[in-house]
Parts: sequence; structure tokens; C-alpha cells
Amino acid sequence: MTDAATRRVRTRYAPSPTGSPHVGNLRTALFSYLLAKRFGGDFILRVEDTDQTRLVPGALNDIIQSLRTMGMMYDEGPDVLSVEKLDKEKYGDVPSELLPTFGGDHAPYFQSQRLPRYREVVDTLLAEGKAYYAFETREELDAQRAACEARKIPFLYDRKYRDYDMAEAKGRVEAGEESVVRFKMPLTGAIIAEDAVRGELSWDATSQDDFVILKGDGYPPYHLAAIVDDHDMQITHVLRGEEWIPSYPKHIELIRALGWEAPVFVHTPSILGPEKKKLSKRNGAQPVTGVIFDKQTNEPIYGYVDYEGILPEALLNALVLVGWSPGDDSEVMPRDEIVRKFDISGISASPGVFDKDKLIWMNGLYIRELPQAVLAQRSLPYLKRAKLVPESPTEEEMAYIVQVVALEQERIKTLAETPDLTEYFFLPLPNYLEKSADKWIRKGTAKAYLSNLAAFLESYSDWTHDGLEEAVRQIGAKHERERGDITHPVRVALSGRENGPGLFEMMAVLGRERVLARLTHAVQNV
RNA sequence: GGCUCGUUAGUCUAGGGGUCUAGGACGUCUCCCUUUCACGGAGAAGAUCAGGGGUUCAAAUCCCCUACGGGCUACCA
Repeated sequence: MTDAATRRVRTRYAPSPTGSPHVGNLRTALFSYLLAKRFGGDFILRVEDTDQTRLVPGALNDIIQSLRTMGMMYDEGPDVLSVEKLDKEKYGDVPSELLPTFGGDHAPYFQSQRLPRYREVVDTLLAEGKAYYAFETREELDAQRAACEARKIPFLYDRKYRDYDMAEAKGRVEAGEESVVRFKMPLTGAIIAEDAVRGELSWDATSQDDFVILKGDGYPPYHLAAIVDDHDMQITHVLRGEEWIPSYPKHIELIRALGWEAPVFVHTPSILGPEKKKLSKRNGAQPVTGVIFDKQTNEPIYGYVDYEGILPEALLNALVLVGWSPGDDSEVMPRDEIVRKFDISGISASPGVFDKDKLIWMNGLYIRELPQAVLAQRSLPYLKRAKLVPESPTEEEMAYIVQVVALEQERIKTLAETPDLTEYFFLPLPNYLEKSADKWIRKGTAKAYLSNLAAFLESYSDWTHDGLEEAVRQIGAKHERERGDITHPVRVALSGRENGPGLFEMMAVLGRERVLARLTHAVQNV
């Protein structure tokens, strides 16, 4: 058994802070997180910020925020101190409450803060004749590429400096000439590497070229940095999107040249948008950042807009099912069950479309399982945003909110639709749907019935579900009404619409004052 | 164009040579429950397992070809 198989499992999520994560990114993070947790190992967040020109302020915050929201906080990664050192102009700020005070033993976790180490590795490669300086300018390279494209032949770097005299090269570098360092890839033969879900992958060496491992600006590109860090941070399993497969031969050759042991590589299938294209911001992938709730009080801590009112636990459950299956028919699984069942063998090789409908269905399932008070707390940001409830509800107002939300619980599919579903409970008077008013209030003898009911209810004492049902049915019967003819006019008068919770529990929650006011209003003004 | 990965119903998936006349879930439709909607329950439609060749007594499952789709093809990640 190899060392890697017996070592403590350590996985990593290594995003580049060039944008907010979307479900595709997050799913890769999730798989990494789950694998680590499955085997009691460590999940590491490493920030791949070697391209300083593409940094997007706020991206870092969103990356950390989304991990927190999803309950997959890293065991090692950026901490308060390392984030403080960052240029806020370029990275944006991250609230320190979001960050651990101590990042871990393998700091720094920002590649931009690890430059000396990369330089060291590059120097070793240079000294061993496994890499070389190259002096083409970007413009020259671009011209070569363009020429190849024009002739419709594949462009590969021509390795002009591969055998260039090292002393001479060093002289030019020391003289201040701009240069890059390139890695000597094998010239012939097959490059074979193992992928944990696809098996053996193979490339012909002639399809590869000598890629850059140190850029002109002194930063390493991904290929070098990731390999060095994965080694230094003792990563045992690299889970990354399948878009990395083409550069896998570069990585494996680098690892071999350095004499290191390779981690297990797991290329996860892409998540596709509805157009069957890989998910990206361009085809409608929305960033996943979320409302974060305090564990004790369930109060929202950060006012983020989340993934369309989706509960993190539902998103996690729905997401894990794209590209992974436990092997049996289970789908709705609490997080600890997912952790228990997660394994590389269940990861599929084929890309999948993320099914929004199924997510929403699953979210409804999770919402129905929420205790009423928790559901109310989680709906609160949405209700506040819609200005239906005050910024700081009193205890009494909160109690009403809980009752209201509880009535709609089985109808709520996403938190975002809570305001629409419940607005008539909070508005002074409901917004009457024309169609519903025409059908149930303005037609026939409905108004006489409603006005009679209002009069009766004014002095009615049994203001409970059963009591109210008794009262309404009694008055309804007097007007020779049956079934829907009894309830619908009342329902529309009270809520302005035809659909909603059971009429009598609705009346009980609304209370006498609101009920009478609305009945009267419906008779007189609708 | 080159390289590379993939291909089971609209979607996510199970299955890895015989038990597959292909199982589950979302979505769709029908019915039941019911004061409405929803929930819940029962059922239905929907897949020649991309196509074609092999291998085998036997293939969704193994091999090859083709088609289609994705990805990569930077001093981006």
C-alpha cells in the first residue's frame, strides 16, 4: 500500500478569486469537503491568486461566505492575519468574524504569499536541467500562434531555448532581460496518468509542449503553483473539474520531475447549464452566497441574497446528487448520511445538467421539516425586504409572523416566495385579484352573505378553528350555500385570492379585528 | 483544426456480461383526499440503454468505428 493510501486524507478547494462561486464550483468544493469528512480528514481552502491582473474585489469574501453558508467551512485556510495583509483595493474586504484566527500549519494559503517557495522549486528544476529560461516576448509568441492559426495547424511552442546555454541564459536574465522559465516535457513516448473515476488517461508526448512555470512577473502559473502547494500541503486527493484533464500531463510530469508522490487525481464531471454548456456566469450561473444564520438564535448575521431562497441544506443535498450517487436509490439524505455514504466510487464521469425543478422540490421538502419558529426566522429577511414586517419586530409581532408562516409552510417552495404567499396577513387590506373578486364577491348574493356573516361574527365568541367553522357554515347554510360557495367568498374577502391555507385557521390567525374589517371592506368597496 | 473526456426517458441517476420484458427520483398527466391551493396517497405516459460493427451460448454492461455533445488548445485558472 502506498503512503497516500494510508495517510490522513487531506483535500482542498482551490478557487481563484476572480468571481463569485456558482454551483459548479461549489459542487467541486462539496465533493472535496465530503471526501475529507468521510475519512475524518482535513479540508483546505487555498486561494489561487497568481494572476494578479484578474482579481475581482469581493470574490474572496463570496468564496468564504459560500463555504460558511453551506456548512463546509475549511479546516485550514485564510485567517484574519493573512487576509489583513491583502490589498483591499484588489481583493475587497472579508469580515473578520468569517475568518478563523489561526489558518493552519501550512500557511500561507494565498499563493501570492508563497512566491519564494515557487522560486525555490523552479531553481531546483533549472539546476537539474529540467527547466530552462526562454526569451520570447508575448508579442512574438502571439505572432507565432496567429501564424499557426492562419495555416490551420496546431500551435506548440517551438522549444527554441530548450538547449540554450545555461550560463548565457543566466547572463541575459541578470542583465535584466525579461524571461520566463519553461519546463522540459518529454519529447517522445506516451504520458500516462491515472484518474480515479476514468481509469488510465494517456497522451502522446508530441502533443505537449514546454509550458511556462515561471512568468515574467515572477509569479508562477497555476500548473506549477498548484503542484507545489498540493505537495507542500500534503494533499492526498485532488478533486477538480474535468476541464483540467487536458493539463493533467503537465502536472504529472512536473510531479515526476520533482520526484514527488502524486496525490490521487479525481476529475469531477462538469455541471452543465440548461444549454448543455459548462456552467459559467455567461450562461446564467448565479453566484451562491447566502444568508448566514447564527447557530443559536437563528438570526441572520449577514444580509446576503442567497440562491433564490434555497436552504443551504437543500442545496447541498440537491448538489451532491449531480455527478454522485450513493449507489442505491436514496436521494433525500441528511448531511451526516451523505458524509457517511460519500465515496469516490460513486462519482460519475459524465457531465450533468443541474435540475432546478428538483432543487426546488427538495427545498420544499426541507422547508416542511423546519420547526415553525426556524422557518419564520429564515423567512424574515425576505419579509423585511418586501417591507411586510418591521425591521425589528416586537415579540408580539414575531409571534404573529410565526403563526402566519406556519400556515403557509407546506406551500412554500423557496423562501423567496414567502412574501407573496403571506402578504395579505401583513397588509392593512389584501390586494384583491380582479378575477377572484369578480367570481366570488361581485357575483350573485355574495355581498349579502358576507355582510350577514360580518354581523354575526361581530359578537361571536368562539374564535377558534372549530368555532369559526361552525359559525361560517351556519351563516352559509342560511343563505342556502354549499361547499365552495360557503368558503370561497369569505376566503377572497379576507385574502384577496382563491388559494391559501385552510379558511378557518386563516381566520383564527388573522383575528377578529382584521376579519371584520376585511369583510366590511369587501362588501362596501370591492 | 489538433488533443481529450463523455453518451441509460425532457432532467438527475441505478446498473459493470445472464435475475433488465432496464429500477428510483424530478418534471408531465390522471384519479383519490379536501372549503381552495398545497401536502399526502394511488396510477399512467415517457428509454429500440446515441448508431453500426465485433467478442460471447448470452451485451445497457467488454472491444472497435462513426455520430453527437463537452472541455482544453495563454507568461488565465
